[in-house]
Amino acid sequence: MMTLTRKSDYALLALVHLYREGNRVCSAREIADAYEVPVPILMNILKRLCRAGMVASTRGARGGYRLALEARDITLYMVISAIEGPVGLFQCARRNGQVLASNCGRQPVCPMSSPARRVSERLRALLEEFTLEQMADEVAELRGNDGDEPEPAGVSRVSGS
Amino acid sequence: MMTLTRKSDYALLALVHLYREGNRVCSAREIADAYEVPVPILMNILKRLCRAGMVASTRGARGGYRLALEARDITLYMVISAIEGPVGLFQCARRNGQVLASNCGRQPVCPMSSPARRVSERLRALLEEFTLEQMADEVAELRGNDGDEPEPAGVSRVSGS
DNA sequence: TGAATTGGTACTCGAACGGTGCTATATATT
DNA sequence: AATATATAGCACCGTTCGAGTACCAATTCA
Repeated sequence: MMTLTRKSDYALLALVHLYREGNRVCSAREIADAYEVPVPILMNILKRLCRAGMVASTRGARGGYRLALEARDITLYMVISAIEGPVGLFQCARRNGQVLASNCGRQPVCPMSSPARRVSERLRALLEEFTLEQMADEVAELRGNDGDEPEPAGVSRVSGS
Repeated sequence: MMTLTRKSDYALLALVHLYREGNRVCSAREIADAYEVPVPILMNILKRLCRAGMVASTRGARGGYRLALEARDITLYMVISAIEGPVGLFQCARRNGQVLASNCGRQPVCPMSSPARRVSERLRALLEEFTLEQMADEVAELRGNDGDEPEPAGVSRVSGS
């Protein structure tokens, strides 16, 4: 199954939660409880999101996290990169840290490296299209606007299909 | 690192190889040698591609594989599905076989399931855009342009297609 | 018959994911 | 100042899964 790790799911849940709470500082425990995710795990994830600059932390009693960026500036690409590491579907396309594949040994040029790079770029562009704002609002819409969230103005979402 | 398994790389190399050889039947050994991939591994991969209907096999001495479909009908999506299993970035979006995530416990609606499905659909569409023909030809083109490796003039993958 | 080649499955090894625990640090409350 | 709360960072462990190996059956060519 081609899938991300569960941590990305958790990260997005946390971000959606923070978004809905506006500027309120939410503790890891609170967020974990809301989705029944093990607390220490969500802690780890929030730490990563913090290091990546997407959320800001407040230490000490009554501390916690809040978004450090506008929800419309937090893209799926940022989240996945922060949690899963560099995005690049093919190992052929690996440039950083890893060798450019030991296969293609007898080939003058790796027949996949170029297409692989193109696919990766398209994927990146796709993931950058999705913003936290957009994703969170889409669900709010489905829920029928039971309205405990800030409901930011000017949402005109670009619905693809 | 968000990446596919190496088997997808191998599968694509094999398919590109078969495409370039037109209708010739190529043994797993031959293909494996061309890219210095361990033979038994490529065997496994070709078996899967065969089961998925992308290549046709001929058993016995001088047997091997050839494409079973037109190169323009073999999409990246098909290859990845056959090798990696169902495509779907988020575990939230899992429908088949797996539970729809045990998180979101206290939420009326999983805040990610709907966006997750949308992302998966866009990803699928993206992967379906890329065909074997397109990817293989792109490389052939590059090999001609960057003059690094003088192209053997008639590489234009044998008629057949 | 014998060699070559695919079909299928079962297995081992190592790395990564999922999850836990501990200690240090910072802040609000008392 | 003392205490409770909460993040920061790291080290650790068990299970799963990917990567690769091995084996045997079935099929075809010479």
